[in-house]
Amino acid sequence: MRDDKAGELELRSFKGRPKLSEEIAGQLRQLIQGGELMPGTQLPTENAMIEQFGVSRTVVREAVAALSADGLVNARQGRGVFVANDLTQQPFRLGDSRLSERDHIVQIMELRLSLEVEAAGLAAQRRTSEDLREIEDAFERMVEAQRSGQEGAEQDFAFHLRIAEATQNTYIAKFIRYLGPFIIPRPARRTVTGGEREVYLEGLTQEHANIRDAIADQDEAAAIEAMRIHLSRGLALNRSLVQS
Amino acid sequence: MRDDKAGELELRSFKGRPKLSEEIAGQLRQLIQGGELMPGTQLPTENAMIEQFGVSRTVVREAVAALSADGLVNARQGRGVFVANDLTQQPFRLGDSRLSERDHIVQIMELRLSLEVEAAGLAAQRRTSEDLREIEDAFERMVEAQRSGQEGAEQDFAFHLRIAEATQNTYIAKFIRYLGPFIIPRPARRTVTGGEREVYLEGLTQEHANIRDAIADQDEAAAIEAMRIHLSRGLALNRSLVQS
DNA sequence: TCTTCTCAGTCATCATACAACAGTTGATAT
DNA sequence: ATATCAACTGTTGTATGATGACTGAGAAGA
Repeated sequence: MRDDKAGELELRSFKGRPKLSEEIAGQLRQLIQGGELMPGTQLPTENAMIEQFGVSRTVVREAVAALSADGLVNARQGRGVFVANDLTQQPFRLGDSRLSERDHIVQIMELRLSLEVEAAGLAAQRRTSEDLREIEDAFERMVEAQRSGQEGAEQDFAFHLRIAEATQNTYIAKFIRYLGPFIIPRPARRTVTGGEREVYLEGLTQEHANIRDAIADQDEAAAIEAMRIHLSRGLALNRSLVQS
Repeated sequence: MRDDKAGELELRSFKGRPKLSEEIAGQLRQLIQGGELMPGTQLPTENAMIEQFGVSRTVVREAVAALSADGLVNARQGRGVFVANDLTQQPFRLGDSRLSERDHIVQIMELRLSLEVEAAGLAAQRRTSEDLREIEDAFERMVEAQRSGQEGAEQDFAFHLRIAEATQNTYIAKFIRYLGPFIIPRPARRTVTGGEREVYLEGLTQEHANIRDAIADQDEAAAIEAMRIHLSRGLALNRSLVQS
């Protein structure tokens, strides 16, 4: 498999050049996930792959390094490279999907809602007084930011994240934190103006306050309900907005 | 007599010698995630890092390749290596945490519960007749497996996954699928025997049937409730079991 | 039988060289 | 004076040879 003149008119997205090492890594990834290389089996040795793919050791090694970083294989000095027998380590990523921008946002929001509704309930059960204090602080900072005319999206997210941390469940908090960047930097801004903005913000603040109070009261059902109402409204808003 | 029992325990929790490239990759990762290298900024050139870390170019390049595979940086030939402007691409992984085995299981289960409860509601709203048919099939396969004495954990998960897919939300389904390996291969088996097992399985089947029926009736509230009951019981079971 | 040694195979690292690409500079032609 | 282009510098990408470190198994020795 010599180089097959891949340079002609490949799909030249803005990204452009498909590095050889990425090419090889992709092929190996396909072999593994396609089941042709079962967990525990040994990959061809470096020299074998050098011949098989017709590339240099540099390329092969960088490809293996990439797979190894994903936990898909692990290399053992003096023995060889083996497919991980515990594929549970391969990471989870959102976004390499062929959804429209609208579906993308809506689905992320639904995912977020599912998690946060229950998280609010857990937080209400388990929040420490320290948690409560920080949640209230985050609430104040959010209100302050919005009052001073800022977007407040970051403070909004910080409020939600603090609630997730109050669940005492590190995985839930970690996942919410992971979801953050997918939610915050939405450039599609709803440019509400003047009085309309006031009304909108007031409703938003009330929803947030309801959540905060339910958690303060350690009222699980109320916290779940308040969070569901809050996120459902945001979801409906997004659904209609991006529709146009 | 060469029974191919290469089932080695891959318990290499502490790899005696962390590879140099992984070491460097870790340091760079810390610099980036710690905010010392802002998105868009250029990393030191390869030669600079060679000096700075006192390693060879091979090591530096493999470290960068690993980060690049995670989407943390992207290298451009002739220009340099840059911190990704959209850190939203860095993957999510569970497990590299220092939780006890018990907390690990319980927290994963809680994460799963949060998602699946809401997913059941969405599935009830949106399931197609095709979805329903497959959910019912999965249910039958699960019952059949358990009746024939098998564990049935895989069929159980397949049932839940099929419900997640009925939400029509690819991200939710994808995440449930990701969670699968963390749930299924629990070796900590509760060796219930004889009649006790019968009773346990009967209750389990009834819970599953309730979920299935609620989804069939497109009754959102009932589906949520049934799923919550089902997973809460499983969670409580896990909590007490691993306690000992 | 048991221990020790040797050896071939493999990945890990180092070093060097060249190719491909991007940006800058400066000479040249008009 | 301006435009064009060639050369130069610095960067990542790829190729290659050499050496070290580690593993497993068989050979050699007691």
